[in-house]
This record gives sequence, C-alpha cells and structure tokens, in this order.
Amino acid sequence: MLLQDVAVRLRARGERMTGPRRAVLTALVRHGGHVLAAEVVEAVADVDPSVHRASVYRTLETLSDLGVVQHLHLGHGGTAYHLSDGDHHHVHAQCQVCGGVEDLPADLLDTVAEQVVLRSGFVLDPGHVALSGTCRACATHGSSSATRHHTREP
Amino acid sequence: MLLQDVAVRLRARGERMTGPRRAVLTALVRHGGHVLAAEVVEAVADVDPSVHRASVYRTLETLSDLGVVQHLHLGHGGTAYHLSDGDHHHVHAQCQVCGGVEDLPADLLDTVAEQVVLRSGFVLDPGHVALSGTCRACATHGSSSATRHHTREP
DNA sequence: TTTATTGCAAATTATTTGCACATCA
DNA sequence: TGATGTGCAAATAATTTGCAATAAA
Repeated sequence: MLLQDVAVRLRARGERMTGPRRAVLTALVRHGGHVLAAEVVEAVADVDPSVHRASVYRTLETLSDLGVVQHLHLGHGGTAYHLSDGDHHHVHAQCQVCGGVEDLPADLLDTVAEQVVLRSGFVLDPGHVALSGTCRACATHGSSSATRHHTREP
Repeated sequence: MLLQDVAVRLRARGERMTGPRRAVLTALVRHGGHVLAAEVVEAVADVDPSVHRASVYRTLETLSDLGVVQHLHLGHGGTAYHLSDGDHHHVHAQCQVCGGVEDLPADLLDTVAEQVVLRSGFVLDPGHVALSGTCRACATHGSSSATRHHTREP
C-alpha cells in the first residue's frame, strides 16, 4: 500500500493527506510489524519532530477507520498498531515475562473459532488480542537472562 | 477457600489479615466471577465505605502474590480479577461491541497450546487474556439492541 | 510493643479534547 | 476560499507511591 493509495482513500471520504499522516505512515513502514503506541510516537518523532503526539494518536485512529492500519491489544503494555496486511493478520502471543510479542500462524485458531461459534454464537477475531504465556527463552532460562521489555504484571 | 485459610496463608508470610483485606475478599465472593478493577472498588465500597481505593489495589496485588486471586486482561477495559478456582480457570472471550465477557470451556485451547509449544516453545497461558470477537447478540442484532458495557475501540 | 498496613494526597502515566491557527485541495 | 487538520495546553482517567498515623498479632 503506497502513500498515494492512502491519499486517494482519504480523499474519497473528504479527508486529506497531510504531513503528520505521512509521517505516521512512514514511521510504521520503517518500524515494520506491530508497534506499541509509545513506539509509534517515538518513531514519528524521528521522521518529523514537529509532529505532535496528539496528532499521532488522532492519525492512528483515522487510519484505523480507513482500514489502513489495525490495532491489537496486548495484555500488558497497551495497544500495538500495524499496517493492514490484507486478510493475513496473524495471531500474536505476548510473553508475560519479557513482554516480547511473537507471531503465530494466522490460521492457528480457525478450528477453535469454529467450535466457539457453533457452541455459543460468539464470533472470534483471533488477531485482535495477543495470547499470553511464556516464550521459549524465558521458559528455559527462568527469569535470569531474558531482556525485560516491560516491567511487571500488573 | 475461607477467610480463615487466607488469614493462615498471610500469617505464614508474616503478613496480616485486616479489615480492608476482608472487605475485598467479601466483595469478590459476593460479586462472583470476574470483576473489573473498577467494579471491585465499587463492590468493596458497598461492603465497607471506609476502605480506600488505594488499599483495594494494594490488596488485589497482595492476594495475587498469595495465589488467592488471579487476574485476566481484557483487550478493552483493563484488568479483571477473580478468586482462584484451582486449575479450573476457564477461557474468556470479550465482545468488542458490547464489552461483555463470556466464559468458554477451560480446555478450549489445549490442542492449540500443544501445537504452539511444539512449534516455537512458547507456553500458552490460555486464561490470562480474554479472546476477542463479537457475541451472538451483537453479531445478530447489529449494533442496535445490545447493551453497551464499554464505549469504544481501541 | 512492633512493624505491617492503611488513608490520604500528590505524583505518574497514557490518552483525549477544546480551541485558535495553519494548511490542504 | 473554506473546511479539515494541527499544535498546544489543559482535562481525563486509572493506577501508584511517600509518608505519617493506625491497627494487627
């Protein structure tokens, strides 16, 4: 998805492509993958320090409405954003020890989702929250060697 | 688990059973199931209005350390607490439209957890975050009839 | 008595909002 | 030009913390 295309989509809704919006998109592309809100703010500052944090939040919401970016909730540490990758949004898992986020296959929960919808009518959206657990490194080395990306539960 | 037992466990660690701690436990028992932090504060106020909100937060942490209560992260709306029910912590699913939380079978993700640990060594903790999606009512009636428990995404 | 715990108030942190000004099409 | 969008600063909201006073054991 090019900046061009986003501009067109914005115009189609009577909205505009602006400096701050370009900066946020550039920051997301540069960073790649899922980016915490705070990291987006930081990354945008690298691209263009004149962009205000409030504009970053507003832009993320605008681009979400537009379908250009998607968000995902992490149990600990808030919300992460990533550029929409079509129907390819994979499942995420966050380590409760180090805070790191791993990608899991997009179809991981398909069977479960089927069971759940049959059983209770609840339609799962598997990519919208990260699963929780302990990553291999933290499970293996205990709490000693892993890098702490986040602090504490909760 | 009786108040008695919790008191004993606390003493075993050089800690004490106090009025505020009794109030929090009573509130959790009265309310039943998973209770949002804000709801715990409210419920405790009903039990004993003299208990300060800060003490509720501190007590929830203390009781978590003790293993008497457990918490669970909701994608939208923060943290919920519930009394530990042995190994029986079921899986939760939160509707992104109305915010309601449903209980799903505890073993729902067992197969997935096995796959994941084999594949990447990540050990899932299925009850620690609520899955996300749309409940039957909200999926059926669209956005018109459901009670909004929470406000907005993200 | 002694020391863990509490209430209070202030500090933090993260996000949102009102508004006058800037800017995109 | 004329609406949309932005920077700023203040408002919210939720949780945490320092500290003197209180209360368990």
